[in-house]
Amino acid sequence: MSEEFRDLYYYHQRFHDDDRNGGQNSSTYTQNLQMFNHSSYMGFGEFLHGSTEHNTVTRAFGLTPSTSEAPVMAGGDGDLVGVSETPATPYSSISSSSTEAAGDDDSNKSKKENQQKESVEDGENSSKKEAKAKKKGEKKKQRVPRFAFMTKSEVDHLEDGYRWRKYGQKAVKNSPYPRSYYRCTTQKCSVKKHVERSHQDPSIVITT
DNA sequence: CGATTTTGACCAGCGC
DNA sequence: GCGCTGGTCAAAATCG
Repeated sequence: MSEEFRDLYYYHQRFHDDDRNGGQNSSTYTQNLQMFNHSSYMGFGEFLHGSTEHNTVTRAFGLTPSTSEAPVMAGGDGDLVGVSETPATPYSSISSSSTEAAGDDDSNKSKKENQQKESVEDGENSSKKEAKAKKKGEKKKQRVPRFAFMTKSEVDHLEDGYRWRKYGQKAVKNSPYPRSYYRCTTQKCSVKKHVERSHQDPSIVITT
């Protein structure tokens, strides 16, 4: 597995062959969800849908500028978001939510996330370059919690109710499939997501 | 014509 | 210090 996965905890469910039974899949689906009921599971789209405002999304993702530590969304507080419903999308969804605590586990990649966070925070009013420049002056950055979802789908571009604009694509190490970078285009929504296919199972899309 | 995608280049952080 | 890698930018191309 790529090193990146070390950072994320994939509560990875087995995608059973027929989880895309159309409609009926909710049974298995729901069952699986219950496993995460206390740990914060939700599909990306559902998660987004669960918020009435885009800001909420941002907040939930721990992107609020004021947050000094990265809270895990939903944590054990039990604010799960609509997990009982089937996804608004036809994709067979599912799996996994992952979070990483703020810098406790340190791994080598933290900087990247921080960088990302920085741009998110600054991106609104100032240009990215400024953010970058600023970053230099800053001593330490904090990590942004990330959540990974594994979705079984034929297409990369999942419909989760939000509009995403692709702003980059990169070939990833250890995987024949490229990783795509998307940014939410809805105003006030500064969430970004990375989408890549599992090299082990091309039918699975990993959304981070 | 505006929004989105594509794609190469650039930058910063990390490991060696 | 250098090379590698991930993430982002931005211009051009494409689409609806």
